[in-house]
Amino acid sequence: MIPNGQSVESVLASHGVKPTPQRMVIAEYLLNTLDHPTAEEVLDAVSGKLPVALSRATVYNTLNSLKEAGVVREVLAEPGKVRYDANLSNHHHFIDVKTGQIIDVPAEKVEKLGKLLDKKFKVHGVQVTFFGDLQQDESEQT
Amino acid sequence: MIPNGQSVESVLASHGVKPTPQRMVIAEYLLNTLDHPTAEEVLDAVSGKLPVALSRATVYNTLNSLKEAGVVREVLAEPGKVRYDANLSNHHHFIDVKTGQIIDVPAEKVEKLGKLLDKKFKVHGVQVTFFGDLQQDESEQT
DNA sequence: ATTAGTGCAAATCATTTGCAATTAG
DNA sequence: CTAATTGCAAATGATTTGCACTAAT
Repeated sequence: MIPNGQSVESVLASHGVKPTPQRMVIAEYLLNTLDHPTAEEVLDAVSGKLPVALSRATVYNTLNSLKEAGVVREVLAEPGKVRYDANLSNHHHFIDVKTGQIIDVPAEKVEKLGKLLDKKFKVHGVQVTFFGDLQQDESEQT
Repeated sequence: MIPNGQSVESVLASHGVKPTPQRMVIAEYLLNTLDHPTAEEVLDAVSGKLPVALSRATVYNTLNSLKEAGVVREVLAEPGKVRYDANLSNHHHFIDVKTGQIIDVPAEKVEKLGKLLDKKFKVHGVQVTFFGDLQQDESEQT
């Protein structure tokens, strides 16, 4: 989601991303949806919103640029495809196993991994993944 | 990891998986490693341990069977490939962003998402993913 | 003019599928 | 004999790459 009041252009600028027309429409789309679209879905959604054609390669290039710049995060929810999330607030995800729908869950809701979500979320499993740096040393494992 | 004392065969049996030679060597490998191998890595590791050839298709078939039967879990850590984890205890993962190394983190260690891991894990980000059923109703979102 | 960004098509990588051959009950 | 499993090769789907073209400093 786009920080209140900020323009798409200023979001890109503040992350050091040069605002080309293609990047603008892609970022605008991502910053204004609650969905977690794939590259293909981004392409479908924004092609036509631009006077010129928008190529698949550019969508992939742009998504990678936005990811590197920290404007979007990758979400690995299903095997074989990457989804993108421009919600920069601290949050997690709930995935409906039936439909594949992905719903943002604010970090505050994840205080205790017990009784944490709304009753409407029947949790079958939780997968917590930490990303970080491992200090190599001689002592034992986790 | 294989439950202490149990044979690979009994693990398969208790999950209703028919023990073919191919499945046996694959399951044995997965149940005895701390790694989180890809299908390709499984193939490399077990081919040669069988009198006959082991085809890629069979590795994929077997991994899917084991997953469906609940003998292994999928781990989505990097885009584009699936890793497999036969540690059936309640745990999460730490991924070293430099090397890609994936380390199991026991669930008890994830009590508070603040000061939770060994000092040697410098956490850059945490991705928590819930899988479950969403009760469809008329009220509002998370 | 130089460099970054784009578009297209071909290439690549992981995974799935079709189908014939093999194995087990 | 019948059904499940396997192997191979071809097909698919997502993503990347090579390279010529365009836009912007």
